[in-house]
Amino acid sequence: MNGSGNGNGKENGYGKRVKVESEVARKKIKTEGEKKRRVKREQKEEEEAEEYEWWRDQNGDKDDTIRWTQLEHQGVLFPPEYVPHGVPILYDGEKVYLEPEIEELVGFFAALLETEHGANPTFQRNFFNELKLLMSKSKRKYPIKEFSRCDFRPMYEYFQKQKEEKKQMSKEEKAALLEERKMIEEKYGYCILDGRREKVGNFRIEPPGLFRGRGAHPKTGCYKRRVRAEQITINIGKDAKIPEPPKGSKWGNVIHDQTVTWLAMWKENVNDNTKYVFLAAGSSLKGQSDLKKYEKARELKKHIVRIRKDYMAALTSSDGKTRQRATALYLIDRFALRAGNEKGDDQADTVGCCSLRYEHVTFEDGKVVFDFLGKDSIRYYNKVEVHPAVYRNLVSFQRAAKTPGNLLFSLINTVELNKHLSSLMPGLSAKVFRTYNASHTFQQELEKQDVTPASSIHELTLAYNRANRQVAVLCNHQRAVAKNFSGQLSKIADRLMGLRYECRRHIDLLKPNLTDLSLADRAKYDLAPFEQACRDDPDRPITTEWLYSYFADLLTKDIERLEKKKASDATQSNLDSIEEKLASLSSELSTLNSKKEALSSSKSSKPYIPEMYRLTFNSIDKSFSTIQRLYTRIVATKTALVDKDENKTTALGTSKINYIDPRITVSWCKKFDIPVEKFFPKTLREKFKWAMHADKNFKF
DNA sequence: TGTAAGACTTGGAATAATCTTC
DNA sequence: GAAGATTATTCCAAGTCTTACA
Repeated sequence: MNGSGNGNGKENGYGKRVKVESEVARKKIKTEGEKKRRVKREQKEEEEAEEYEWWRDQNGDKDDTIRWTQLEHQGVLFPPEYVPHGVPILYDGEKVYLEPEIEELVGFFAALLETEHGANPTFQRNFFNELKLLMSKSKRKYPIKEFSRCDFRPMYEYFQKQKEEKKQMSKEEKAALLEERKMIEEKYGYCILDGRREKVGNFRIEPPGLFRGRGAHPKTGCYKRRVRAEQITINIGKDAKIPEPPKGSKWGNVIHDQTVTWLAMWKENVNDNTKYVFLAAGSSLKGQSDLKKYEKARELKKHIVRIRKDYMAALTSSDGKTRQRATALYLIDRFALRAGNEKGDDQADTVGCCSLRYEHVTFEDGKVVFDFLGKDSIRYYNKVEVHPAVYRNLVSFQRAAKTPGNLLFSLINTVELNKHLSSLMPGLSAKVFRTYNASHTFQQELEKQDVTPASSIHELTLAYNRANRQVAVLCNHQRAVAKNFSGQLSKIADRLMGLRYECRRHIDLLKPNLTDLSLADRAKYDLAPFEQACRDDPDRPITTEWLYSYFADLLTKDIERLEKKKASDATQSNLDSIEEKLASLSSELSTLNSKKEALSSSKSSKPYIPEMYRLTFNSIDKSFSTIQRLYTRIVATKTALVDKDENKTTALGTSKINYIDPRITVSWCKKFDIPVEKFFPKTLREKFKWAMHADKNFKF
């Protein structure tokens, strides 16, 4: 099952590269040991799961409109009924108690008080309209008239308290909850599909709440109502036992449609969208379409030269429609834009290629600037150089559009575009370009990376993530910057400075002891790479001031540790020695602080180093191995820092899950003797089971 | 030929689980 | 062993694209 080449004989879950060193590494060994056990456990689970290797008997001419012949499942799981809490809200400062149905709705809003939704005027307005509607239907008279006079804080605080209590739950309570979850998953989480047990994805019916539309969605904040069995259609095998609906209710419909893959379906009330219960990503049905998707993208590889030639030629066609289509294709292919279907007024105003409007394109310094909101209202901003014919076309399309609000590609739409594409290659549509370009780019970028099978695991990971990042940038996969990101970054940078300083100190200590060695012996202790590694970062040089805070920090932490020890496990016999140590640490701290204060007045060059942190030379070997160990940590911290910074606003997951052919990753891992677990967590290994057998020479 | 419905993939955020650091 | 950070997973919104129907 595991195709990564890290057989059981290897030292640990990450192959043979992790150097195990004494003392400092001891803790690491413990956690790595745990990790190793976990990975092994997972691998065992994966191996044990009875495997139907559908990818082994794929035959192309099978009738693929029938998706299953046998389907048995347990239906869906409903969220628990509402339990009123009786906490009021304030209106003009006066308590207002609400009847359960209204309290539930108000609770949905109160819970979001401190979020962006809660602060969004559209969200507030839609919610309040729903509330007024509900109140108007009630027999009770409520004084509530204006949103601005409501205070939802008592309810909000009640929820916060509940959250806190949940956190404080005892181990036993948590375990019981987990047990219950497992039992539910055991019941609803699996189905029988053509004689095999397969995992179901979202068997839980979505609970009621306020619709959380993204971006400027006009319906955000509307009441998403509780779904009842009567609204649900169950799709199940003819011979299968129909699952029991909740007591006193019945399913809206039960059908036996073998041409679709969903198990249950209902209509959601806010946007009138259909919601489905599908199988999990790791199921054979999903796996088959995944494989098909990537094979289609690989098929495009064979046609891409011809297709590009075709649309490049069409850029200068005398027919306006042809010119628009060619230009749109150029953008979809070059910049991985989405097709851009038309959207209604009751949705957020977002666009893709075909729905680009006058205002989304500008021209600067001979370049084209795209600036629009794409899927999920994520901004797409790109200033790019394009082929002169494309530039001319875009200028003329914009001129024809005349004013903002009008379509740039006024003569074409996605249906037509895709029709044209499928005439160039069967099954080709606009989204295939995204898959093709993502996978192709990834493979190319991976090849460009400066790594060899001898590179460290850190370097290989960084290389992989860099290639992944190129794809994520191409596809414009963004994420919000984590809160306190800069704080986290400077924390790592600070740690790096400390490591560099310690490494340099040890080098300075060792160096004089090497002078008496023979030339050959001295070569054994080459310090050059380490000296290079601990050179200062020009942006953050090690100053005397920094050194004082560095040592003060060490002292403070040591003091805290000792205080804790004293409070928790001091016995009569060690109490004295703890007190003694504490006293000397505290006195060093005050010395240090006074030296630091004096720093500005006296320009003393040599910083004061507290007694306990001064180094003493022991032996060449010991000293050298300490330096090696510090060096390893410096390199690891440095790469982590670069990786983190580069990942600030880019989300790598989406492209990994949806666009990059997993066989590229598998084959790369095999080539570099690195476990695939490093890049695919459990669920992805499950999803990409079909790709795990890829050979190390696989080419997309 | 246009429009709507339906089925499926793609996507970021929220939440849960795990790891790291102190 | 607790807190905070990181990573994995779940949730459900928002796309794409095909088909049905008028």
